Amino acid sequence: MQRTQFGEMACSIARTLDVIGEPWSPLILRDVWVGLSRFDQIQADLGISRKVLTERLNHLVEQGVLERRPYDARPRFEYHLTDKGIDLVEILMVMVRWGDRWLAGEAGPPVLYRHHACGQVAAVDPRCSHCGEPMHADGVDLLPGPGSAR
Amino acid sequence: MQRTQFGEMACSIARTLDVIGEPWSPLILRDVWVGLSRFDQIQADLGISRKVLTERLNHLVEQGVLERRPYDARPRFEYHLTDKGIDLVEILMVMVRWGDRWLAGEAGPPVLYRHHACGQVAAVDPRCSHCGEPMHADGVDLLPGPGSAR
DNA sequence: AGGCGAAGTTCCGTAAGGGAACCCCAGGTG
DNA sequence: CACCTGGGGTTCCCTTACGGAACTTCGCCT
Repeated sequence: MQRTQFGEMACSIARTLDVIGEPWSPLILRDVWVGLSRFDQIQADLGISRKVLTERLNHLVEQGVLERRPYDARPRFEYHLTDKGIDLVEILMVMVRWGDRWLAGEAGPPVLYRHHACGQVAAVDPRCSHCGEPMHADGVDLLPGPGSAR
Repeated sequence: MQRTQFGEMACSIARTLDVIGEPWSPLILRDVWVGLSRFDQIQADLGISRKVLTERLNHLVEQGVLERRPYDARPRFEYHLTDKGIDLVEILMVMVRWGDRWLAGEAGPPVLYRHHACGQVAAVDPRCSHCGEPMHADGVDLLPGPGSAR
């Protein structure tokens, strides 16, 4: 599709989309996150075409968010999140929060998240890394940063 | 492409992707967020094809994250975030945080965010809505929720 | 020796993206 | 009044990517 590459833009959103923006990628990461680590498990869970799953897994491994770990003498692999990938899950959790809030409807959220640290079922709450207060769309100003020239 | 619809899955990530998962959609929302609200502004900024921009804007309006606001006697429109859309920006901010951390490289982040409440340049920090401690991928257990049956 | 199972790979038909040209229409200009 | 202009799309064609199913590979198991 000669799909435009976003990575060249001086924008961290665009660059992030170059890593996980293709169709299925976030769902593949979700599966790996919750413990589905093998090709056929993920394929069966998502109903994704095997060809596309191969492409996505390769890309995610290349980008360093997944690692391929052999689990047999034969060439059999499990996929696991790297540190870079574990950090990505925060994006998924914020997506969950939004979907739970705006799309779950009467039935309520399909999955609940219990926070180890406090033992409570909770959602993720984006806060300012400096003052700890909630940080929302209309609560920030944008300034050019050091990497703005390119 | 008879592309698979994710929305039927009992998963808030999949449902969220049905709203903003198509190529370009997050970047369109970013543009609207930072104040580019007219068709030609967005088209020029992103270099997106006019056809796809039309489709994406229609979809985002249908999904209730953008609203079309006339600004002239002629049929001229500005696009603005609804409350549902303002809430979505938190997803973008977490993407920015990840991109800044893992993809910005030597040059540093292209854009800085100053938090109104405290006046400091800061990033968004995902915390537990219950106890306020950081909430990371390996710090949560998943439980079936009320909307799990479908 | 034959079968199996995981992980890909190949092939084809269809649908989505890219790009450029075209259309519509209300105001402004001469 | 005729014409131009500029925003916001729409249409057309071409290329590419997805979906689905069949096929391949290669060790292990019996």
